[in-house]
Amino acid sequence: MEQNRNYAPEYPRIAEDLKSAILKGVYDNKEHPFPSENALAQRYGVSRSTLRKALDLLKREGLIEKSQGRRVQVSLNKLHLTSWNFSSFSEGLKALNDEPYSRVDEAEVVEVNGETFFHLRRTRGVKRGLTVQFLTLEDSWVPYRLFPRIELHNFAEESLYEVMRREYRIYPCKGVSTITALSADDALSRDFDVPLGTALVQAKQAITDLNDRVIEKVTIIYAPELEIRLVRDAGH
Amino acid sequence: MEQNRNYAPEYPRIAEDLKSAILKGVYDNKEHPFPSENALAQRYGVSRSTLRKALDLLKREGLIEKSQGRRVQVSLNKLHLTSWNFSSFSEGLKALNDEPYSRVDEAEVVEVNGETFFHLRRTRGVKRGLTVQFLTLEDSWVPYRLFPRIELHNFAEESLYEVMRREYRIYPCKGVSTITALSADDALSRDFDVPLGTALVQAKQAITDLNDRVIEKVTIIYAPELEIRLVRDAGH
DNA sequence: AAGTGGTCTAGACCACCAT
DNA sequence: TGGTGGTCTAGACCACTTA
Repeated sequence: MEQNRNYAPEYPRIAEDLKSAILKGVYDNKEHPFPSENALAQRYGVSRSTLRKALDLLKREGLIEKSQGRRVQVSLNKLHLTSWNFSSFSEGLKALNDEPYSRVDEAEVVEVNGETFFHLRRTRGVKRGLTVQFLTLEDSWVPYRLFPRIELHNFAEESLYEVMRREYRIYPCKGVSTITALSADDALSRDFDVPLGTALVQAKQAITDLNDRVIEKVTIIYAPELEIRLVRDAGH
Repeated sequence: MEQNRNYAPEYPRIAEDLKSAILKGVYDNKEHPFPSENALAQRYGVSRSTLRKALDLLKREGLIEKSQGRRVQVSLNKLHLTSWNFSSFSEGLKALNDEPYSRVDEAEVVEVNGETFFHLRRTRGVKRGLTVQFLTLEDSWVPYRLFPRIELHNFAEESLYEVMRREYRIYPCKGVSTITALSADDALSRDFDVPLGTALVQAKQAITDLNDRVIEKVTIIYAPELEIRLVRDAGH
């Protein structure tokens, strides 16, 4: 039997392909159920083992659910945004068929304690018809020496991580986050359209790159509408 | 060729066995390097594929590190602790030199919509001298058909996951969490000793086992003192 | 060059689920 | 009962590391 040796492994490519189909809404668990493992193995011309490795990746991302005897279920039904990832905010929302909207509240180069930062504050949400529903408030501090002239980009349009990767070849890699809760103050209650004192989730993150350099310190406040879903594998 | 069909899968058992060896300090990456996959497959009398599934579990737990061409490295050096894991609450606190304390508020077998659950509610914290500081409130629903007679254990003393592993051979594997915030009501403000209306973090988690069966649905409310730290690596 | 882990195959049986 | 996913095998080639 011929083997397909490009020597990039096949299964991540298959996973990407299936992922994009899932995000496009090709499968609905009813009229268009997710295909069986055997069918997919045949479609992609690989063995069932290899196909299963691809499904494993999707399972870990929470895009599918498997259980013995039953068909694989796609799980995109709920409004879920794994905000715990490095895909851009916009990418996440596209999957939800919403139009992303970013309002830049502040974008300037400032010096703090002798170090220069690019300070970016954005209120982000989705456009629904004529109104905008705000979903997050993001306050980012980016070390300027790693990203000179980054202020020239318009981050109402572009993704921060995308620019970091494309223009500076610096790749977000790891994040340490601290989750706390806070009560909505006046400005937050206005932005998110919730009563004063509403409990909100706040995440402080330090994002590092492949070399463990801190490339962003960011505080994100989430609107109550936005459920934060974390998928994680067995840990320590 | 004979196959070992007990029909419990072999690989979690192998992983447990290797884990205990690693924790005992049998391997040191120098004089006693971790054995090769082929050697281990032979030792346990399984194919290399099966053995690799066992190693995958250890890798996800952070107990070993693999890279192509090199021997498997055991990695017990770092002690990192996130509250987002499957180690028991007690284990986590021991590392912090605090004495864990659990108050069982409810522990009974109940039927909901024709399905039977073991319902466990615990308030958990640490003893500091004479007083107890409560840190979490955990409300767990465990499917009784998977864990018959589980109510006979005293979960003020024992870890839920430890009992699941030891007595039922069911292994917590993945968790999907939804984070929200809520305002402290009367009971919460009393338990956590915070003002009424204080914003608190709440996590709803579905814990699944190796076969993606849901083995616990749990809601955890965290005291403000308890920072939730998440460490994540980029998936890409 | 030898040995390691990474990927892959073609087949098999089992346990579970829906019909 | 048929189909599904879960597990497993015995063998193969590849890419990387180490000696």
